[in-house]
Amino acid sequence: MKVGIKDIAKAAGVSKSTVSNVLNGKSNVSAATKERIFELCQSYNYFPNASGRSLKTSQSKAILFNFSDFDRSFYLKIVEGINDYAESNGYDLIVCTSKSCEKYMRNSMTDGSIILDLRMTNDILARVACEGYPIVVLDRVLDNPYIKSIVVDNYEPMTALMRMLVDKGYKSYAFLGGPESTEDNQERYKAFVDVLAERQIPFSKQNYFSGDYREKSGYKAAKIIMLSSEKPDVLVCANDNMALGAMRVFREAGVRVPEDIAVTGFDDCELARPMGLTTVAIPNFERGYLAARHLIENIEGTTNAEALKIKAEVKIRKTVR
Amino acid sequence: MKVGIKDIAKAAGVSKSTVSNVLNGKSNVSAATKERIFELCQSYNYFPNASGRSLKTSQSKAILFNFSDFDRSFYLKIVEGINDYAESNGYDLIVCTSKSCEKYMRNSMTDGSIILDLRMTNDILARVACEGYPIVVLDRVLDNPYIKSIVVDNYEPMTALMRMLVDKGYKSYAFLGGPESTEDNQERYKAFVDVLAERQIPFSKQNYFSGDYREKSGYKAAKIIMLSSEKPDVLVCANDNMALGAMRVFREAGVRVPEDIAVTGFDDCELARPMGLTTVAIPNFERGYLAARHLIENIEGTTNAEALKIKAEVKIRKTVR
DNA sequence: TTGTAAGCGTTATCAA
DNA sequence: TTGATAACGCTTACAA
Repeated sequence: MKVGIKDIAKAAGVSKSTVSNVLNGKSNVSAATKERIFELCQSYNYFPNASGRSLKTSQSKAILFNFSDFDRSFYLKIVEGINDYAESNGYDLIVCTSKSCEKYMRNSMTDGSIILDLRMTNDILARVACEGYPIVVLDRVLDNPYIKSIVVDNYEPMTALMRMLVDKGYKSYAFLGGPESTEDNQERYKAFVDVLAERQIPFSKQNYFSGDYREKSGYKAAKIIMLSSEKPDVLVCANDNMALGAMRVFREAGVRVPEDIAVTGFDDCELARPMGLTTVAIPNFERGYLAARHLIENIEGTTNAEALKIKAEVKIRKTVR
Repeated sequence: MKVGIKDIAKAAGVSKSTVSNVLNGKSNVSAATKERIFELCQSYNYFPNASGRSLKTSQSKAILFNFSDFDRSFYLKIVEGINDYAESNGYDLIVCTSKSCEKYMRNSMTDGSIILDLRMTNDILARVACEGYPIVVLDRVLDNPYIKSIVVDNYEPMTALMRMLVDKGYKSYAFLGGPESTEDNQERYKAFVDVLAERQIPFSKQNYFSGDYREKSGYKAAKIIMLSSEKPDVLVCANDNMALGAMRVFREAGVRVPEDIAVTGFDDCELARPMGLTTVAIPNFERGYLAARHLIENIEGTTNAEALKIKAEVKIRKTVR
């Protein structure tokens, strides 16, 4: 049978309040009863019920991280960063992959959330946040006084990467984009276009290919590139997965990288270094850590909703000469 | 202000029970009130409190997955498999990375758990399970009528891998082991030793190196191997991470793989295929899926605690000739 | 079809 | 130092 606080109280011959006080480390209990109660909890295998507790206290000492993109395994680094900060600050981390994690946000099941999944729409977030529930969003900027945005600066490193390519003398460029609605992709593409314009290198929309950030969509796009009469010198991809997909096509077709075509990515995923892919490294552990820090600060009283931009760094490897 | 069921009730001019009935899809409410209540919930931005609910009903329609090994990013595939089954069966998935996730197991915050983290000791699990809380453990076998174990069959594929190596004519073998307390490592090593004995190939304990499953420990072990006067023909590693660490040493030292030394791993992690590592593929998505299925079946009434062994498959790639 | 009232397991307030 | 009691937000008999 389930044992509750009242069973312990009865066994110890004291009231529920006393047991509660002991369990919560209050100082107004005699050493004798304190010890007796601890022993009873042990032998009864008693464990306080978190629902009951948070129903009463409206807090949980837990934060939530919401994501569902299993395609990008380097996201695990974000979880690690969040976990690191949370654990050392006395918060549990709960990761929720469901569409419907709204129910873990409200209800004081968690004290705040870090949101990555785009299925959590801005509307839902605004609705939850306006009740005073702290939220940090990653990879998008929300103009909401209750929600803190942490985004990666895509534009600056992509500009640096592109300038480097132009300086190396590459003349013709193709771009393999991700989902066009994402801010990430827009910024990366804008930097691409801007540098070409700045250096007066022509670019035709024919050399824009669109994917969905998955490896397969890079594979498909590269197949199409292979069909065209003249291949570009460089294929600039909006992320690593697609770049790796494209490289697979080139390898299969005997097209050498970087001799016949150079390839770049974005993310610095796990495979990027071993594959020698030139890319932009996003510090995932660090942004997880930072997200947790800001969230917990906001939970504990601060109010800071200023958007934060994280720097990323170009990694030059073997896929460009 | 926080709005609760009684606020909706008051606004609608009905009782809490009626609102509750509407929200839970009971059929005993008139269409008119039903609609009115739905509208009010919307406009009041009302969301039922899960703590209150599960306190009353002692169930949550959620399962928990507990792990904390961020070093093995292919574990994410397990999460994906669990999520897949859970989601299509109406359960939420909560992943908890804390030492202390016991509190999410008891309390009807979740209806059952899948446990991977070794910090969750057998004792704790037994204590929780004996209260009728369904548990599935991965990677260890517990002899407990309430706990279902799902493990990978390490012995059989490692035997196959070893026989293949012997058949190829390799003569001298070294083994790079993981933490010696883990069942995984023991089984893999036993298969290694057994095949050598079976084929009458001598093996000296001098060629056993011990690591901790991390890349770095493979790197260190290989450094030591490099110092010895005669290198083995093959380095059999208890997992991929260590094999990759060792390969890094060999590459840096100009030792060719597989010409000068062959290397094998275990896991088929993300890097294994692109690096051409010969290894054993563990079907992670599938075991996550299976774990979720058994767990949810047990939650919903079945009682099945028979240990389950999952097959793994040898993948021959370029790191052996 | 709707309402009343009890209770889930805690903690907080206040009085003893 | 301890205890009685109310309250947190919800569900569920049962009564109306």
